[in-house]
Amino acid sequence: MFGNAYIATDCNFMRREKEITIYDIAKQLDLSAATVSRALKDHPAINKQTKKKIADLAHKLGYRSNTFASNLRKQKTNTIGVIVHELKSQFITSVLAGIEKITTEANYDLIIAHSSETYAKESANALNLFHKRVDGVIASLAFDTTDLAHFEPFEKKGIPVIFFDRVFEESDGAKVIINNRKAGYEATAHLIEQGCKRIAHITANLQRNVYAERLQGYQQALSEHGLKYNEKHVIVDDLSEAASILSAKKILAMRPLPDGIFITNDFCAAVCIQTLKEAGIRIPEDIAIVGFNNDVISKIIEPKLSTINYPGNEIGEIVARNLINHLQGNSNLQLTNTIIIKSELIVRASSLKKKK
Amino acid sequence: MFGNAYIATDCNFMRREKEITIYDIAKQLDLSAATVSRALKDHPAINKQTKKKIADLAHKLGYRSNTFASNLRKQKTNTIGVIVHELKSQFITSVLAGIEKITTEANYDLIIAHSSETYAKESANALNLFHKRVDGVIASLAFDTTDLAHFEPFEKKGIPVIFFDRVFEESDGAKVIINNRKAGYEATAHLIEQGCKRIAHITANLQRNVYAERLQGYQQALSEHGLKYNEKHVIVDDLSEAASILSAKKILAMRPLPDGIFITNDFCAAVCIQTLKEAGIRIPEDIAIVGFNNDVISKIIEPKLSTINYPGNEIGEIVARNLINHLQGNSNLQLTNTIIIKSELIVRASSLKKKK
DNA sequence: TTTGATATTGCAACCGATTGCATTGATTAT
DNA sequence: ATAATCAATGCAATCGGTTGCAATATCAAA
Repeated sequence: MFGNAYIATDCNFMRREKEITIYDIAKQLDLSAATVSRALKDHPAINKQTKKKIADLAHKLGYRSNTFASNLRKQKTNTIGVIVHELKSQFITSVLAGIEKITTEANYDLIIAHSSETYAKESANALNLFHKRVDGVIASLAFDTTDLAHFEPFEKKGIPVIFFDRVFEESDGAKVIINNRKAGYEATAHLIEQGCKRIAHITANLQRNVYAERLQGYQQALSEHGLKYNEKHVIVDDLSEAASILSAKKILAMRPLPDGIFITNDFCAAVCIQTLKEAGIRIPEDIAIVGFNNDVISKIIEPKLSTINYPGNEIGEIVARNLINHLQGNSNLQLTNTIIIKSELIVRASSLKKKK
Repeated sequence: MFGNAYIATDCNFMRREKEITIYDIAKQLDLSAATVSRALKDHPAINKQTKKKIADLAHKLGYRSNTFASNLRKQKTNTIGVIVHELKSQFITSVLAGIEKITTEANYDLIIAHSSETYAKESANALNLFHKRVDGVIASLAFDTTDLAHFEPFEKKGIPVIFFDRVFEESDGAKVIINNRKAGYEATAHLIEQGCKRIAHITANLQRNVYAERLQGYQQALSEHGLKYNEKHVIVDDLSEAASILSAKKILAMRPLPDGIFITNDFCAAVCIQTLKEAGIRIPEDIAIVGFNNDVISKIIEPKLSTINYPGNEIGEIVARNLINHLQGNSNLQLTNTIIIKSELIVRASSLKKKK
């Protein structure tokens, strides 16, 4: 048995075919490597029949282009780096799918790194991508990121960086976002329309623009409808399951009990609903709830969750398309733009106090 | 405004620093590039003080090693390709997290490709990874993959491929799996113990080992407990939301109604529970349900879902560690092994007919 | 002083594709 | 017939790091 296995491995090793290069092809066809290189890239100066011969032989020999030689010479990697705060999020995987679709079409590779919501890892990832010489970067910031120093090396080398979702308002880089303030406003206004008077808000680290702006929208809706803002109604957690349960318990401890909650994350909202229901609270009769993101979970939880539809796929596609346009020199100015994607409120059972 | 922006871009371009190479460092220190190269890799033959000088200057100049030149020369990419059937699955993202942890530690890069459950894309991804010259491959097969022809180029070149979860039983390659038959048996036996007599089974494409084996376990449990297997109790769908709703409707149309269902995917189970509840079925009183995977959703759905814990993280780590050991020559034989990971039944409310 | 061993460093040839600048031969215009 | 034009191909340098094999220097042993 062992002997056999060993011999098999050995044979395999011996049989390993030599890698075919353009020189091999050139020699066999009595051409120069330059011609082969051009032919394989469909260069206009090369004769069509020559191209055909070369393509055929290349295929027959199982030729595969050596990216490293090519990258080395061209000083380009055709690779885009993506830094996200978390992989285990339906929103993020949708964005990634959108990015992947576009970059694949444009023949770019992707390196995906995730920061697990920490500045340290985000920073390390950025450095790593820098060393890998990505041609461009797409990023969404971690909870506790307070500056963009780790992206400076890219700036210095003229490597474009586009942010999405979690961005830095002040920076003048390119961003793709939704109008979080408006979304927060709509979610809250909807609860008010449903008759809620004491609306709580569960959110995450307010250093992050997305949460800060949603809070602003929440506050604006309250004030425009003559309700006064109560700091104690705002709970900040980290969106984890444990934290969400704690948040729900805080809600339960409020006196008087809130009659509506705007929660900035569907998963967190689902856990809260569960916890509240276990405590005997009826949703939406006692407390109406609106979530955020339109994750699949919003349709599974009972009652189904009203939420803000935040189209991840679309965002990914737009971010990627923008970056690639820039890389290919089709656009210079777009990189200084802020692109705002539409989002909308989806009303489901969890917030419907007034039945038709 | 426009003028400004243009000038800024232009300046940026002009200011773009020249890339530092080992030759620059060598020249400044009056050494050879060879020495610099060795020093940066901590080669034992280089004097410690020389190393220090080189390291310091490299840091000061912002030197970054050129991976392409290095890969080109070394004929290695230090990159591992991963092919998965789907990204939007909690199980898969857990596996990826596990893989990433190990590969990052070992200083390998990752290229992640997903097939969206189609053979065509899986095949294209494999070819792509082959052209990218990954040093090794980790893969989980798509629904409709019926042969491993697309992995042959790797085999021919002696590039190791390890499969996990969705594998080909017959192939003699390396695999990391759980005992799906046993898991299916336990899930079904548990339902029987709870008093179920008419147990249905919702699963996916039976060409895939995981589903075929779970079905076997289901059948075995029935027969060992004196229940007879009824083909009509087995529903095959594609685990999508729409398909899951249809499956639930099929269950509702069965006469007599089943009193237990073993569903081979938690998301599908969640959707089914929802659909069944809407039809007035009580879970678990009328129908007890066991899912598979222990996704977060199993704790959100009401009632909480009994399920099989399938430890994604651990699987990812084991797969990656195996591959890397092999790549680094620490192990030859492990690649021909099948590694079986433990899985276990987690009992929650959805299957508990007998209250203690 | 000579020899051998050891510690450092350098030389130069790779790795494979790309591309500016010829070169060659054929065709067309004058 | 000759010059000019164009199509097709080749030459040779380049990208930056790696590594086998020398070369040199240093020191201790003989």
